[in-house]
Amino acid sequence: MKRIEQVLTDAVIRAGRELWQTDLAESQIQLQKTRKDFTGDLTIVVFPFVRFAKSSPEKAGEVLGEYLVKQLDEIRDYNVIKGFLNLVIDESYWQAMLAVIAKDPDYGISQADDEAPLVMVEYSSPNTNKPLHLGHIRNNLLGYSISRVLEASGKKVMKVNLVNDRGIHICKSMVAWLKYGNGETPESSGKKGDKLVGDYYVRFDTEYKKQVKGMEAAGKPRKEAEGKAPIMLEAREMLLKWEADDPEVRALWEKMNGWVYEGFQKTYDRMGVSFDRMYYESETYKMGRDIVLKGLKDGILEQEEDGSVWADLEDRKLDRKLLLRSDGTSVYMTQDVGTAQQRFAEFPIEEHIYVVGNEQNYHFQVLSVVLDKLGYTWADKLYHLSYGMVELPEGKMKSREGTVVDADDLMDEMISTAKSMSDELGKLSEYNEEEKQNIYRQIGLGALKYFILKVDPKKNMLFDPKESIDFNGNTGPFIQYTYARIRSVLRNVSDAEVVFPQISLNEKEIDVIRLIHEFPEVVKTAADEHNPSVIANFMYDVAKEFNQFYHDHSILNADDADTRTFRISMSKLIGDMIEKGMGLLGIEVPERM
RNA sequence: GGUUCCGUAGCUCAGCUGGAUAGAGCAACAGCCUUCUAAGCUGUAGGUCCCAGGUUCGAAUCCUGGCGGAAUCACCA
Repeated sequence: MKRIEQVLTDAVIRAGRELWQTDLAESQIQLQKTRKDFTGDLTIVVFPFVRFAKSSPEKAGEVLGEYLVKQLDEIRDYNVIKGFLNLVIDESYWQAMLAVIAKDPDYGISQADDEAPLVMVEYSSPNTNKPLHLGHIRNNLLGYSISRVLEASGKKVMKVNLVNDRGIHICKSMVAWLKYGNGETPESSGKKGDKLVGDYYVRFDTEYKKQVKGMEAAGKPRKEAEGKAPIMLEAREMLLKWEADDPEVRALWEKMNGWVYEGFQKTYDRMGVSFDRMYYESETYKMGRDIVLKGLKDGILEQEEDGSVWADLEDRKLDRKLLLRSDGTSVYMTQDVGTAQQRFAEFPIEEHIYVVGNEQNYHFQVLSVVLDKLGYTWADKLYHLSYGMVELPEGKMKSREGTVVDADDLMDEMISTAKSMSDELGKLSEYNEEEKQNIYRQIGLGALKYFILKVDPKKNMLFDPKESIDFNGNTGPFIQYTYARIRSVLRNVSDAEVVFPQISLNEKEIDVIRLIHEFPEVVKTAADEHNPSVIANFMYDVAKEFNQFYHDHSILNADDADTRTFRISMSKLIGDMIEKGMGLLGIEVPERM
């Protein structure tokens, strides 16, 4: 069935020819939703037509409105206010559309077929020396959600995680554990693996500072103290041994990373995110070197006297960028060049999305340019999904000041808040303990996820730990609650067949139906813009609108049987849509709450 | 200093591919539960859309210049 927007656009183009002898381009036809305080469903902006119509906007609107009402069964009425032509859509269109939607369980969602293009989404990409925190939560939720959204727009999606499992930071945890750990393990201490390793990272830092201070007190200049503190020398030595494949160091490294992965996995599982493939920097950090050397040979890159290799990007309004150190080793950029090349060679990737914070905007800008210079035609297929920081009222999170909001703790807190609110309301008495726990979890995480995802990714956002995340108003639980209400109504009807009898629709019903109609467009916009917040804000509108309808009109006690059937079907559709939409955000919806 | 991003109600955020009188939630105040779940609904109050120019029939939206904030500009990752 053709969407009304398309029908109208086509008709206006015909009108342009017949009324004004003008060929209108689709882009000249501005269709928008009619504002609430005016009569109508869709509005055409007439101003662009006045020069063809050679009449006032009002006159042109009248002429066009009359034409459309006469030509299209879908348009019942029109009114013109200033240069705006407001069109009232005939109920027959809504009825027919609902009938089509009712038969399509995938409404709004496009399934990928074999031909569908592949999108690779890299996200999370944690370091293995510290537990996950609030910043990672935003990354993980965005990465997971955008993957779901892209799938829903008909793409094949591969979610990947590139774990930073090597480097001096890991060695610091290892040194501290050897020195002060007394063989402590997650089992012996009861600590989550990532937390345990993180604790030793902190311990290293404390010892290091102590040593630097001591050396400064003994008269050493600060720089020297920082560079020569014994514990730091140990960490550097450990890194060298690691690179030399020292078996003892490697064994310890594997053991401690193993603890971290176990801990991370628990956090990922709880958060509800997953990956199709893991990459590890220990396996990729040398990649890209050959590519760079070839670029050098081809005269695209240049070499300094000390042997270091550089890309000169000044013609692209960027700096010179180092690609190989003077000792011939790779840097971060080199590795990303290498991994990208490997991935594009291995998979038919149409787009590669990197979900990484905006502090790396420059890095990804350079990455694309370097790849382009090196002649890779897919260089423009990289997309940096750059997101802003999560700030606390006092500014950035700082581990030194203990203001880091731990991911596990935050989830715990959200769930326990959900529990106390639920228990107070006491609506879950029919459920056993396990079922209750599951609902607390759904609500607590729903609140957290929605809170994060409703904000435009590129903006910095504020999180105030003192004012816990809301459960009322524009929140996840509000939307979940709307769903639970719908399910509650539907539990009262046994014959769940979704049909739409011909009834005369009231205003609230039309408001709700319009949103049902909009859903596929919203999913498409979110996918095109790589922006889950589009879905989040839409789901809120849907819940808000449905709640108004629910408040004003009884579903089960409607005036007549047809109206009752219609409203039950409409509620079912809205419930399904909420479930799908929230699913795209990675948020579950409870049957009761 | 260069580059990028942000600046909308007391607070948190929508709206930004130019369109009508700029919208929600929270907080405040006033109402609505013998009727499908009140985590809901209704109302009141709250605005120099950072400032100044420009483009346009029309600017929160586009352009230029300021101001304020953030990020970044390593032989770190």
